[in-house]
Amino acid sequence: MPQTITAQDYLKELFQLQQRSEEGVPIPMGRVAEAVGVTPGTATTMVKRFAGEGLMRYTPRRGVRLTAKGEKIALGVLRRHRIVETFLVQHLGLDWSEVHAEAEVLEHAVSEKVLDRLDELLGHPTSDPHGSPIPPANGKMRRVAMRPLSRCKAGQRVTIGRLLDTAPGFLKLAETLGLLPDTAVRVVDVSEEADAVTLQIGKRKPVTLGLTAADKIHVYEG
Amino acid sequence: MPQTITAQDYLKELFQLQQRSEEGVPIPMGRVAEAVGVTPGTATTMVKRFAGEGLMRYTPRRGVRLTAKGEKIALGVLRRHRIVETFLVQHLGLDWSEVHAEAEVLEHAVSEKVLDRLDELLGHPTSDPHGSPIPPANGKMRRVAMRPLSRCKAGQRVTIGRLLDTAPGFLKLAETLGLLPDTAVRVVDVSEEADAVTLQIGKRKPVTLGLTAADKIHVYEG
DNA sequence: GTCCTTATTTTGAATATTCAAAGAGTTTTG
DNA sequence: CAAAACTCTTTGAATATTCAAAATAAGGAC
Repeated sequence: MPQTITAQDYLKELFQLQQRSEEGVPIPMGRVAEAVGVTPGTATTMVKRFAGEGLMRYTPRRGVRLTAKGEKIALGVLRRHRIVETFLVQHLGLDWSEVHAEAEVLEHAVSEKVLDRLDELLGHPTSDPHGSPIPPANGKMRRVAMRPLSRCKAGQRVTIGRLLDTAPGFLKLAETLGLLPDTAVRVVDVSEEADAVTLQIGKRKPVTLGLTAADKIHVYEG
Repeated sequence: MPQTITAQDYLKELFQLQQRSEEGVPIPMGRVAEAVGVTPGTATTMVKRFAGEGLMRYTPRRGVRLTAKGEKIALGVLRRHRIVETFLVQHLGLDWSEVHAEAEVLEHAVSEKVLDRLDELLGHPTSDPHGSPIPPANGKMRRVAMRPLSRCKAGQRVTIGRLLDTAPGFLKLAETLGLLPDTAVRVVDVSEEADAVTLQIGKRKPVTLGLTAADKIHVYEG
């Protein structure tokens, strides 16, 4: 089990892609490639290798899923990443918007022992500065339940997971508004009567969507 | 200038080898290979490459020296390494005898920004837990006049400055004997014939070390 | 000076990872 | 359903780094 950095990256990204897709549906290689930041050809090669090592289950032209073994390792990597992020913000005073890149590198350099000390120093946090849950030392992480924006309450801070419509018009609109997966949004208002949801991304001007559209945007806590 | 991790390791090790050899004398490839932990053939290949990049000056069958440029980079790496070590001991409470290995990995993962914050958090330390000087952010490092215990004379009173071995076993021993940096010791006897040095710390029972071990403990007057 | 020992260099091959570009398979569209 | 548009896979090649083993050079012994 040569736990290379590359393998950890693939596992981590794949895990996160799985989190926001239907249970059991394979992730297409294009998505994996994009998430990891390589060309599709590279992703195919690597995924086949990892499948051979029992970390993933790969079906040509359909996609890939993590095995239980792969998932376990992925959780460990995510734990490292998020604990490091939390430390960088809370103890070194870095800006929460910039710690991701730092953690991306550090997560592969922190030993188990150092990680434990950091965890302790931070008081065993359960979520990182972005609100994402920190997987416990050993064991599964709670499955993040996603729900449509239309069922959120005013004031909640959520992250966009999926866009459940493939119509170009809709996707263009979402892009224009900045409503892309992985974007953190704050629900300003949800009103049945007005048939509308108002959101705010960062410090931008709030945007308003109809409930029908909001139904097709799924979000998760964090 | 692809500043790879490997290059940094070669630079750092070579710098340290130079520190304990005559001024200007090239370091033979065998020493470099051993320090970096590769076979001699590998060291030759790599050193030639780095020489081509202007980081080292290489003379076949004689050895290698850092150029000014290589030295500057080496100092930066050393600075990272030692600040990380200091942090691990002072803030995470790791044992000083085991932080070397951790820092060996982390030194390559810490960004300039994180390094600065750590330095600040630690109050700009000037030496690490092993007594080795931490190079300042930019500029040369002071050349501390120290000599190995093996070259002291009986009767001298000196202070332990640095421990020049990174093996946890050696460091543990030093700790057990009370031979930590900043400790004042009296040299009771130095004998080439017996291959031994005898020391006394305060009013404790004298301890005796072999010359090889005494070579790795550097002291200064006072 | 020739021989032996030891240090160094060269050579050839392997690892892990990557990309670009060509080829094959699906899906969408009219 | 045929053509067009995508997506995915394959192929060939490149990168950086490494080792093992063979070849070579230097320094001493006698």
